[in-house]
Amino acid sequence: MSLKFAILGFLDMMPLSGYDLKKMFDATVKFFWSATHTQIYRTLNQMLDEKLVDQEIVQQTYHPNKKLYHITPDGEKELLRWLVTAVDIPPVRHKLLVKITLADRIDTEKIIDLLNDYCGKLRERLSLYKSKNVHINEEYARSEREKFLWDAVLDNGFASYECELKWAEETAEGLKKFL
Amino acid sequence: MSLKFAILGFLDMMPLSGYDLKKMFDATVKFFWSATHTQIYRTLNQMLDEKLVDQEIVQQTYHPNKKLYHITPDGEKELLRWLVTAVDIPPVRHKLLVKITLADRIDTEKIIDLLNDYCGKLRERLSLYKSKNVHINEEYARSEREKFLWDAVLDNGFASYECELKWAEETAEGLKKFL
DNA sequence: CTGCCCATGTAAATGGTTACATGATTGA
DNA sequence: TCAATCATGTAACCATTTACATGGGCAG
Repeated sequence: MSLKFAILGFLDMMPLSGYDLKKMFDATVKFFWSATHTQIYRTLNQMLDEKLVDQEIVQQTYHPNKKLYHITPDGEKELLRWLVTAVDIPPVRHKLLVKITLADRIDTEKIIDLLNDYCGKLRERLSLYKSKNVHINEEYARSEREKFLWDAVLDNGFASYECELKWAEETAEGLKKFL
Repeated sequence: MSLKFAILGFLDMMPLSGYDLKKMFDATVKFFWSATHTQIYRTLNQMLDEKLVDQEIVQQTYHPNKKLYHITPDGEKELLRWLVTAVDIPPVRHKLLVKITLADRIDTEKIIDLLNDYCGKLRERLSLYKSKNVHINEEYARSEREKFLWDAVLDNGFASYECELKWAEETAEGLKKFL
């Protein structure tokens, strides 16, 4: 379970509550590793049992109390071990490619619609990428190297969405000869 | 559940057993929609209940009997409806990007190792793509349009792995200044 | 006064992987 | 004789999503 390690990674930067972690996920790794609050709370409880984190209850007057989680020495050890182990090519669940593979029964026009709609979603995602994040990296990165790494992660998203967009545009264009 | 519709799509081409379906998945959509035999058999039983498929038992002498599944008119209707509905950008679970986001605690050298190993896996996948499939499309496609679609699906895999490889190579190279 | 932010959780369902289980045929 | 192919399935587990549930503070 990688969620456990992603949580450890964030807690390694600073103590956070489940709620904070959810916001962290959404602000950083959402597009390549999403998590719901349900998952986060449950995983934190497991991690407590495994002594990878400690819990500190913070009393608040004008807001509900929060549970701040701290990484333990055991947690740090696990995190460092996980970080250096090699990874496989990420699995994808690409519905559109499945549909195209099986599209013999539908009209060319409909396939083009599918592709055009997909292009629209990709353009939206790309502009979201452009508007956000770039400055955040400069502000929060704790070193030049960290800034380089965070930029690299952004670049990856950017490049892959652009690659996907180019493919979808070309495929829609090419399909026109079958109209 | 898309697995259901992927199965319907294949059964729409010809009647197949669970075993045949598994082979179909592996030969075609494996890299962007994998399925285990467990999943396939389970889903087929659900689909029988929903009357999307019919079962025909085929007696065999030198091999175990097989259960051939046929798509029903209801199944066809469902398939056609599913095929034309728009899709979202596919979700990814990209461990490497998570690690890089959290990599502040590990050596630059180790990060480069991670990236180089990843490059190796991508090159392997790419050469697998080059060696296979290209001829299969020509042989089995039932029309020029279908061949075009299947080629497009191949192109997508190709382009995205190449994009990913380029990114990983450049990132590894760029990291050298922090050694 | 409406709706979002804070902050936590449970329950149920669905989706997916891994391991266990059987047993004949065929080719190296 | 060893491994692969053919062909089916169950059981247990892990991962993920969706819905249900609560309740005060604060801004427009």
